Amino acid sequence: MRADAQALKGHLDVLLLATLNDGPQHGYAIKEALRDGSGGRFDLPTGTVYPALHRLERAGLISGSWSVVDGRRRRSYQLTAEGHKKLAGERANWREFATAVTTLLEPGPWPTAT
Amino acid sequence: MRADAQALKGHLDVLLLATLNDGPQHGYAIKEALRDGSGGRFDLPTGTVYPALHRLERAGLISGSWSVVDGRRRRSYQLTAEGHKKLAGERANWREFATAVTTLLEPGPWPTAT
DNA sequence: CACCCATAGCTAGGATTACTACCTATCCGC
DNA sequence: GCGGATAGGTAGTAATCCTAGCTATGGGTG
Repeated sequence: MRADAQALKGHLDVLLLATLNDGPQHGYAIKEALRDGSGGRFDLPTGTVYPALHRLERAGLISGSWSVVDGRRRRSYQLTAEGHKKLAGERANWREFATAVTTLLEPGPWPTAT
Repeated sequence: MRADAQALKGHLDVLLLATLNDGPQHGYAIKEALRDGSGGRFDLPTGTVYPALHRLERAGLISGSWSVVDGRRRRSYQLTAEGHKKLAGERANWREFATAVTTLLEPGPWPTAT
């Protein structure tokens, strides 16, 4: 398992939604967008991406449609209205979460001096 | 379950280590430090904190010792040398992770306006 | 033609981990 | 005596990411 395998937990959905915010994409393209957009850090296996997309679709946050390109079938997804709302909320949520963690990670105020 | 129940996954350990970096603490005090230091955001149940501390102790990152204060037994933990190293690595890891996520969450370069 | 790789999609099961719910015990205030 | 805060703990559940495997097409190579 990757070193930060658990690190993504709970944050993958917002990354997928954010990627789709740049326009409709199919799963494989989303996977590549995350890899390239993160400098290779989020090179997710398909077994992570596809189930997550299904989860988002079941939740009504994205909607998918089949098409065929070069003889290969594709499922393209786009954000629903609910997905847009969710993305906005999750973005704010991430900011707060990241701020809280970063603050706690700062070396504490040592009670030595003074 | 809390809204961001999964958000902490993989990040709790570094928070515990960082709290102990400010000096030895017992579990209950750590729990309060995280709550207060996060503006109430990380108000973790004891069923989250204690098992996590046991995990870190098993991993050799912290070491605990029993004491009795006011008739109540306490288990105080402090970072081991390995724990210090782990904390440094995890802090760097968090910075990279947070940067990657934040970058991906930034509104994409819209091809509309200029 | 046979074969492999990249593209594109999918699933079952395992592993990890935070949470819920519950328990024990002491001290203090009412 | 009783409840609440302090202090510690466990068992079992839920969520979700990963591993490993599968199907299928098109293009390139031997």
